[in-house]
Amino acid sequence: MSAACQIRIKIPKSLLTERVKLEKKNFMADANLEPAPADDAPKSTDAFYKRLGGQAETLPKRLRQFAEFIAANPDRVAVSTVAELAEAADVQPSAVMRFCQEMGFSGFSQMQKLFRSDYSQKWPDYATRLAKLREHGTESPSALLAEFVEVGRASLENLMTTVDPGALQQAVDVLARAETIHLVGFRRAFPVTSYLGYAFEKMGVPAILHPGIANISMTHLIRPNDAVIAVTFTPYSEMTLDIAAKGRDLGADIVAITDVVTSPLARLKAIQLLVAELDVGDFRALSASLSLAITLAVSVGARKNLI
Amino acid sequence: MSAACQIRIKIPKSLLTERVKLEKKNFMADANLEPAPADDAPKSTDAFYKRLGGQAETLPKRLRQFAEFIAANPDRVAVSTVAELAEAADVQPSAVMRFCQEMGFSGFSQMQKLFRSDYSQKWPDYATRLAKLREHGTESPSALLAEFVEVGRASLENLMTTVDPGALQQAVDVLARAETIHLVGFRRAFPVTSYLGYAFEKMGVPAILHPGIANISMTHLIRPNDAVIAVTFTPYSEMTLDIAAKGRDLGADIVAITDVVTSPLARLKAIQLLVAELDVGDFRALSASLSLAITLAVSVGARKNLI
DNA sequence: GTTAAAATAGAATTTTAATTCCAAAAGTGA
DNA sequence: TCACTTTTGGAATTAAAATTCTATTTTAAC
Repeated sequence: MSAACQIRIKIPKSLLTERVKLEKKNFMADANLEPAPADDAPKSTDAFYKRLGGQAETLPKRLRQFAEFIAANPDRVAVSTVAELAEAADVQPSAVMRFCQEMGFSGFSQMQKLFRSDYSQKWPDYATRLAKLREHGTESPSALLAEFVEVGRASLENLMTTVDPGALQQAVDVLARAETIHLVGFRRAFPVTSYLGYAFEKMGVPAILHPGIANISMTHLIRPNDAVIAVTFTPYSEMTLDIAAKGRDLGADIVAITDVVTSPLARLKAIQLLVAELDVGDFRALSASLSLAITLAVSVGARKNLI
Repeated sequence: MSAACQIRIKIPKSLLTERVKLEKKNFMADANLEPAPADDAPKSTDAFYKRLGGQAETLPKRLRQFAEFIAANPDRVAVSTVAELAEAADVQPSAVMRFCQEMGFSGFSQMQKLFRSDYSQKWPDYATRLAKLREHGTESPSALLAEFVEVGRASLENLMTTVDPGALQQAVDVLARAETIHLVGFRRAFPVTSYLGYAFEKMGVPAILHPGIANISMTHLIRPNDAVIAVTFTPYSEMTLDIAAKGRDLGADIVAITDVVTSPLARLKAIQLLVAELDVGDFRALSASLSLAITLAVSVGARKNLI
C-alpha cells in the first residue's frame, strides 16, 4: 500500500463523548463507586483554614504563594474561576489545581463548592450579623464584641461631625512646620501616642514619644519651634496637662486630641481636635481616636513629601 | 434531479467551529466592536431590583415565578449555575435565560457577573483610593479623615465575620485561667498591647507588657501556667514570634491576634483571633484590632469578677 | 370553537471553564 | 558536577455550563 493512499480520519471528539460517558457510567454502576468520595477533604471552611495553617509551611513556593493569597482573600474563592484566581495570585492555573489537591480536595470544583455553601451565611446584612453575634448569650465574649463593634462604628460616625476641618488643616500646618513633634499621652491615651510615634518614625518625621515612666517628664527637650500633640480624655492626666502647659510656656505649638471643649487643654490656646468616643463600662473604644491620629500622621507626612 | 439521489450531509459542527470563530474574530476586529456592549443592562444590583420591581407585574407566568424566587434568594445568584437556580425555582433553564434577557442582560453570565462583583465590592478598593490621596498630597486632611473613617467602619463590620466566637470564648477561658498574662506586640501592634496592658492593670489582672526595647526579651519571666497574647501582622515581627515560641516551649498558652491563617503563629497551635484590616502603605487602621483587644480584656475581667 | 400569537419545555449546540498531561526548570544529595 | 527527584508552566483534553433552537403547549382574541 503506497503512502499516498493513506487517509487519516480524525473522529470528532463530540461523537466519541457519548460512548465514553456510557462506559464510564456503567463501570461506576458495577463497581458501586460514588463520583468522588473525597478521601480527606475538609468538611467546613474552618477545617480548611486549620489545615491550611498547619500545612502552609511545607508547601512548595508557588503553592504557598497561592495559599497566602487565599488566606488574605478567602471570599473570592466562591465567586471566581480558576483562571481568575490564578491571575490574581500570579500563579498558573495548574498550580491552583495542585493546591486544591494538596488540601485534600479532588479538584477546584469541590473546594469551591465548600466555599459556596458558606457564602450565604456571610451575606446577611450588618444588623443580622450583629444580632447573631449577640445570640450567644448576653454574657458571652461575642456579645461584648458586638457591643464594641457597634460603639466603634458610632464613634467613627461621630468623628466626622466633631472634628472641625479648619482645625484639622491648621493642626497639619503646625505639625508640618515643627522641628520636632512631641507626643504626650498616657494610660488609655498611650495607644494613640505610641501609634503616632510609630507612624512618624516610619516616615522619618522627627518625633519624640514621651514615655511618662518613672514620672520623669522630658519637658526640657521642648524648643520654641517644636509642636506638642497632647492626647487626653476625662479624667485628664495631670502629667499630660503639665507637659502641654510647659510646652506652651516654652513657645511650642500645641495640638490637642481630647473629648470636650471644656477640656483643660482649651486654656492653652491649643488647636483642638475633638473626639467624642463612647464608653462601654469603664472602657473606651479607641477606634475614632486612632483614625484621627493616623489621618494626622499621614497628612503631615504627605505635606512634607515623605510618603 | 431525482429525489432518490439527494444526499443530506450534516457537517460535524466541530469542523466548522474554527472557521466560524476566525470569521467572527476578524469581523469584530474590523468593526472594532466590543464583545457585548449590553444595551440597557442594570449596572448595579440596586438598579436591577428597581427594574425587577417595576417589571415583575408584566412578566409571563414562569418568568414571574423565577423573578419571585430571585427576589427571595438574591444571594444565590452569585454562586449558582443556571441549572441549579432553575431547579430551585422549579422552572426550566431556558426560562432563566429568557428572564435574564428580559431584564436587559445579554444572558445569565452577564447578570451573574453583576451579582458577583457586588459581593466582592463589599470591600471597595480603599487601598488604591488612599494611596492616590496620599500621592496627590493636595487633598485636604478632612478628605483623608473621611477615608480612614470609612475604612475603620468596614474593618469593624468585617471583624464580626472573621472572628470565630468559639475561638474567642476559648481565648477568654485560657486567659482567665492564666496566672500572669504576657503581652507581646511591637511596632504597629504596640498600640494594641499597650491598651491591653492599661486595661488589665486597671482591672487588677496580673499582666506584663513586654516592652521590646533594647532588644531585651523577658522570656525568662514566662511560667507554665501563664498565657501569652501575641499580636503581629504582616510583615511579622521576629521578636514577637520568638517570644511566642519560647512561651509555647515553656508550657504557656498562646492567644494570637493576627491577620491571616497562614500567619507563622499558626505553627504554635495558638488560639487564633483573625482581624482583616486594611493597610494603607505601612499604616493600618487599627480600629478592629483594638475593639477585639478591649473585648478580650473586659471579658477576662468579667470572668474573674473584677468588674 | 378556531386561529394566531406568545410562552414553554427540552434537546441540541456552542462556549467557557476545569482538569490532566508532559516537557522543561529548579532543587537536592552524593 | 552529575544523576535523580520535585516542582513548575503551558498546552491539550475533558467536562460542565451557558445559550440557542424548535416543536409543542398554552393563552387570548375573535
